[in-house]
Amino acid sequence: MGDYNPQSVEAKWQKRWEEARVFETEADPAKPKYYVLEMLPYPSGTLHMGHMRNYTIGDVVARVKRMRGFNVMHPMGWDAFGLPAENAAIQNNTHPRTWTNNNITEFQRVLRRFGFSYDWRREISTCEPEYYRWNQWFFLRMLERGLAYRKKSRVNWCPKCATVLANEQVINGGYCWRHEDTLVEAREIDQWFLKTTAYADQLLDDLKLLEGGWPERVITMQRNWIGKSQGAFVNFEVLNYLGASIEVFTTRIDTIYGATAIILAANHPLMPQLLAGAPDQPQRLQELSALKDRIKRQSTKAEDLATMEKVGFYTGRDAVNPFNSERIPIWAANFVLAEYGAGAVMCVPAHDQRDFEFCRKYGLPVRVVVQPLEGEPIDSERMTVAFDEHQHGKLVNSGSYDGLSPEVAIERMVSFAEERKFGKSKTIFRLRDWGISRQRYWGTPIPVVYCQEHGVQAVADKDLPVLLPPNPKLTGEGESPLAATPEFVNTSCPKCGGPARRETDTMDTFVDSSWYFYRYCDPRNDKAPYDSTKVAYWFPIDQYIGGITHAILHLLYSRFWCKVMRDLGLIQHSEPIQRLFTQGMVQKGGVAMSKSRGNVVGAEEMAQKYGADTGRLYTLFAAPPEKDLEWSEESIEGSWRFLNRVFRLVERNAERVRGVKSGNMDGASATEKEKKLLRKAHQTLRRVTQDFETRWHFNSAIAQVMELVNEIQSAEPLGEGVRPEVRKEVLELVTLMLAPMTPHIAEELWEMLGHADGLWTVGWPAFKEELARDEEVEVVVQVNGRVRGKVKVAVGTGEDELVTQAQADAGVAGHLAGKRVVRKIFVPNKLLNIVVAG
RNA sequence: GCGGGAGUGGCGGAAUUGGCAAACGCAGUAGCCUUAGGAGCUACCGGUCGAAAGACCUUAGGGGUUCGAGUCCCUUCUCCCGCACCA
Repeated sequence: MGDYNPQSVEAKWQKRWEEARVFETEADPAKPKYYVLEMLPYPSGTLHMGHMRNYTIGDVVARVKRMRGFNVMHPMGWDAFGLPAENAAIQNNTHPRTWTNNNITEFQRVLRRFGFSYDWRREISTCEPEYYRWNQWFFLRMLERGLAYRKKSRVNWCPKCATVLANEQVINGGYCWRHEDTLVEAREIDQWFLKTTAYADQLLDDLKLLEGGWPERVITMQRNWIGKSQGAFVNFEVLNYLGASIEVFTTRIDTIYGATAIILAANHPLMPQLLAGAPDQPQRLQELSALKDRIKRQSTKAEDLATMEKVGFYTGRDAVNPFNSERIPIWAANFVLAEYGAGAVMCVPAHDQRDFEFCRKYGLPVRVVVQPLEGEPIDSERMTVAFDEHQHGKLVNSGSYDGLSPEVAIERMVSFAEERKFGKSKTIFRLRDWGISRQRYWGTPIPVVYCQEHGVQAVADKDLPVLLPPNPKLTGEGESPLAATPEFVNTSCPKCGGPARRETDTMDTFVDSSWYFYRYCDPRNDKAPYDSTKVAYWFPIDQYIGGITHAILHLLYSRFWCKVMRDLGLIQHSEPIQRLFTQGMVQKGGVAMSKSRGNVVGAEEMAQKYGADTGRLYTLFAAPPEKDLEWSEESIEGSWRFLNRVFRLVERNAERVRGVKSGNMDGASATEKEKKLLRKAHQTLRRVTQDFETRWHFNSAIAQVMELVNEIQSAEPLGEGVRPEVRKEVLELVTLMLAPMTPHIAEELWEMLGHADGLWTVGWPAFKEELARDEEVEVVVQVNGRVRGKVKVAVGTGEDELVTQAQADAGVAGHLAGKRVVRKIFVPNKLLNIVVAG
């Protein structure tokens, strides 16, 4: 008798599952569905235990739901486009497809080795034309609806490579990754955008639908990213400059009487004109270029923005406050962002921390215009948002608005501004449109052509997919790789048949992952991205599991895509993902596993050494799933030992138990030992069921099972006082509870216990109510908060009866003798506290 | 700065609704078994005092509510994550 052999056990059962097609599913309206999904991996490098943790959690959920009778869809696929493939291809002089497909083959092999319950028939790979043609199809639908458009936009440009760099290729705060001494430049080129801002309101409002199902912090991150601000644009006329005015955006128009300056971003479009006629022009131009320079440098190191000094200069121009006709100076400063709002603000130092700092530094006046309703009035010497202005404030120094609350003032001032046509109410968002153009080869070609006659022309649906040319010249230098492939570029105009050039940019890979989970429902469809009836059955995704790193972009784009598809009439729902779970990272040495750090624990070597089940068990046991997990080679031994212990336990008992039928214990004839064991088993089952269903505390579920196994072992030799059918029931329960977590060894144990049919044919066991709870419990009796003894009471015993019993107990009675009972607190199953006088 | 989360033994972590803190495991100590063990088994394993029984202390610090607080409230500190001069 010795260790079990995980390699052979695991291979054996994986083969059986495959032969029996256990994990293949079809839409079946007669059965309740459950769609559980883990974020699809980018197939690069090796699968490490971080991946495995993600998939193990998903697999446990899938297996539990299956045992519970759900029709479970649990698919897997590959996020196969991306820059690393292109880099690897250049480096190894191979094709990105070769590199990618090799990795996929490797990933498949390792995933299969872990026995994850995927329906492999549904596997997709986003780099296949069968998939990416639908990216193109969706793009064309968006183009038709004005949701895709082209505009000039900034890219990172390395002058040495003469190529566009992705953000991750810009290192050390602004240098090229291949030329570490070369500063990356900004260039403006035409790029394609998807109009995510058209859905800004819905993306924000529908977050409500996700409450309860998504982690609070992910919802918050999304909300902040969308960044809705309710405010107003207000025009300030520029003095001595007929016709020109400066537009500012403010959420606090009620403080406009406190504005003591207008501040523009350095590259505000009106800046050159303003300076043109201003006094001391040469000096101001110098100041402007110094400021721009500074901004350029500061944007590279974003960490210490908080402490960054506010710098600016007076433009020499003044503006007029449209409310009180006051003349105020126009400044430029580094803390006003050109891209947000109007690129200009009114500076209200008394009621804004930034404005306050700025004005103190440059000696601009501070005027308080909102005072607390009660208590000490505030003064211009200290910054002032010390009270809740909206709740407890009233306006002062604000002409006819004096005495109003900020809310009312905002309302009236906006109306006034609109009436006089110098301002308007406006809601703005921080969210930007999604730039999808990438100057890369290994991505989805954007399906448009440029005709000399007819300009931008969409490729016709019938001509999809626009295929990537099979043999690109990849150098990592020069223009986009597709531009260097004439047979790809040169084409004809769909409208006139004349010469035309294809778009040579490819799509951001986030496009691929924005809708892939729909494709799983109908992965081989060549008429449409998917059949809507199939999607209607499976969607929404009941449980999505992945890393927090994708909390913003991937999920936001997916939500956007869903709404677009809904508006195209393909689906009915507005949110694709009902529940989201973000698991913690697997770390080693306190940092995430990564190739560059050299701390990767490969899944493969893990499976070699201990087997997949041990790896699965350990990742579930070592920490609750939402927390980061520090990998420990020492600790994993414990999981290995435990599985061996269970194996030997069943092995020892298999012979006796095989022929008998479990679970028919006659309560009356059960021995004490049997009762104790059964009770423990069913109590464990009750708690484990709860842990699986509601709390996902797999670590404590495992601890419970370990405790049960310890108890069974300490009751050994089981031969004495425990009949085979009782023994069998207990061992079966252990096996069933382990089944979702360590499925291979569980199948093996199940077979050893005499079951010919696979464990997959068995449902989740129901605990026996009468056994799962204690019929008699020990209650601790306290007198005046001090433990005075213990009494056994039947469940359901009332308070008074209990005191009688307690008094009957010699120890307790002694403490109660002759004293008046002031108060009794009875905590069922736990404790009785008696408070006595004196 | 704003938002979110967390602080429990040497370590990972348990502790339904407030009810015997430290379950389960790792590491460690002692012993048994073994030709051997990196296998298995038994016992111990938060701190102080004690030979022991036991007593007292202990969930980042301080205060509060309660018969009773790791858990609830106030407060201070520390750490992690996200956003970051968003007007």
